[in-house]
Amino acid sequence: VIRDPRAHLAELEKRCASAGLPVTAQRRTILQALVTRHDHPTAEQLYSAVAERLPDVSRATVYRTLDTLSDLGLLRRVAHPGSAVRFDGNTAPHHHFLCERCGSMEDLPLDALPGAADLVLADAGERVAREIAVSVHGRCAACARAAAD
Amino acid sequence: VIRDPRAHLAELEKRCASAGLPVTAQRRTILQALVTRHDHPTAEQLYSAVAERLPDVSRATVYRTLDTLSDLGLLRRVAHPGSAVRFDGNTAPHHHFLCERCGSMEDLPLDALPGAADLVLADAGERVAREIAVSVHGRCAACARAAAD
DNA sequence: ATACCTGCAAAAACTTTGCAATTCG
DNA sequence: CGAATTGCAAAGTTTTTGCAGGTAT
Repeated sequence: VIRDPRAHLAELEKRCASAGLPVTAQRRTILQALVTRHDHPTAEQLYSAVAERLPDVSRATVYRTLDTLSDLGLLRRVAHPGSAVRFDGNTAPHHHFLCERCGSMEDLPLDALPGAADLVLADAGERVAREIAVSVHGRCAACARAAAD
Repeated sequence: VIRDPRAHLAELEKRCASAGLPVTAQRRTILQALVTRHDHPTAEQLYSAVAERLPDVSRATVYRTLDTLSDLGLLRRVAHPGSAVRFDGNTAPHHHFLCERCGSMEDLPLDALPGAADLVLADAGERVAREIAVSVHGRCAACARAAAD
């Protein structure tokens, strides 16, 4: 999976324009920091990455910007069993792999789980299902090697 | 889905004995508080529930006990996009429904998603897959009604 | 008896908010 | 120029840790 930050930055311009919001250096830098990585970083990890380019950026800006970009549909908060929220810059449909040992989270391409697209919620009752997410839990490559001793 | 707390408490006795750990009132009460509900409470919610029976219990004990019970395999931390960790007392295989509006999380029985049991991770590489979890995202019954205005 | 647990209090980690100064369009 | 954003500092949440005293086996 290769991601071109330029396409994401173009989307940022477009959606900010539609919403009447300014495109700031912080928004560009934070979005770029997120989409150029394939793990699912916490706000703190993004803060560290962004601080290398914008040394005066504050954590408050990182948190607020992540909310804004999420409202604009440019990124998503993802479910994680850990004690800090994780973010995903990949807005295309895909699955996740969660390592139970180190807590890391990786993207899985759609075709890694044949049949997942056919899942349908039977007997939804009054619930409205919008999306079905599949995540595989186990050991990531590094932790599988470590466990082999 | 009906759960008998007695069976869970018996498991607690057994696993503590195997591990050489004492069975305390706090461990019994916290486990019982969790397994008798079908939402996926935070540590704070469990603290409130437990405090009704053990008024002097501390949050630190709730956090530590949840870790211990998780190590014993009596409950699980579940993935949630919110900013506090959630716990699940249902250790049998099942799926989850996550409401995008109110953040609530409900159990779904296995047969709510026919085909989910057949999913297999293709091309796992060095990863070791242990379990495949499916979660449906959308609006819970209460929020679907609210949205209808 | 002894190893483990608990409560308390303090600290650490994570996230949000108010406000004055700045930046974008 | 005006509206929205940013950094700072402070406050609010959530989670962890050290330690003295208590409890289960």
